[in-house]
Amino acid sequence: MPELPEVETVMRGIAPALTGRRIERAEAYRPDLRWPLPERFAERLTGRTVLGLERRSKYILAALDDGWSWLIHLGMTGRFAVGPRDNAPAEQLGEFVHDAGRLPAHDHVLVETSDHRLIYNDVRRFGAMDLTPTAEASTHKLLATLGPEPLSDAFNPKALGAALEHRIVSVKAALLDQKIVAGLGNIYVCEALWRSKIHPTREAGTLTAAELKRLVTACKEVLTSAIEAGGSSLRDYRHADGALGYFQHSFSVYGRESEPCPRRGCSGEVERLVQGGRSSFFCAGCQS
DNA sequence: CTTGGGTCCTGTGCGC
DNA sequence: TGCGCACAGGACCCAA
Repeated sequence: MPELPEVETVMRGIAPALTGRRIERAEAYRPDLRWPLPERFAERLTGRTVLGLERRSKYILAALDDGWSWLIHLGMTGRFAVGPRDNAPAEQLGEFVHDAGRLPAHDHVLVETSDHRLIYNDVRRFGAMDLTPTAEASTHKLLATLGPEPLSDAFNPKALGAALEHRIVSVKAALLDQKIVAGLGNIYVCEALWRSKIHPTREAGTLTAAELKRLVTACKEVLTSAIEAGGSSLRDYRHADGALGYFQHSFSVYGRESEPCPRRGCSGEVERLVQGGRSSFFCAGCQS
């Protein structure tokens, strides 16, 4: 669900409503998401101007004008509804029209600027928010151990090879490890492995130089392609409900168990296996 | 240090 | 019709 491309898309979607704007009102409807929100969270957002937004791995950082940054993680189901600000109460906005007076299910945080209203909604509440000094954001507990950004030059075959050297975990598990590369989740790992023709159960330390090169390229390609798809989906992101959704993106193998392998010239079939409690989708015909 | 398993959370979809 | 359960999965925590 929200992996790096989706987080990038959400960030681009909320940026126009936040960048350079003053937060005139903020509310937290519960004291915690996955973890407790910081003390006086809503009060500390109120009155702040957002200097800019950036993404690190699957996290969004909104730099505020008081030297602090608002850290956001979407977890599994976190999303923002963005709409124009008006005089209607928050609970009457867009899709959140609902029965008299009751707070819409799973709406947890509200932020209003001079002309926009954002509502953070998170059904499974695996998301997180925190406040961290901007200058030391990279040392925040959630960010400190992250590996390189997959779309940066720091993520390259040589560096990946060094990180995987002698590792006996599967390459699937290794790519999900955010310390090795930061931002991939189950879906894009499956896609990148298929694209690079590497079997998900391969021991990470056994990848050849050629495979490492293919894998790095494949990771960058699947992420870039998904970000582009997300960007095009942003154009009409404010349909009926203003929800910044996770665009419908078609995958080559993810969720396609028993379907023919889409690789040209491959007559294999997509299979599913469970690794570490997570489904891996792959084609035994062309991935080794 | 590495690795694997458990946990959180709630909605959906399936079999019986 | 309704119940129980597997599943989705990011990232922490802990045990071996």
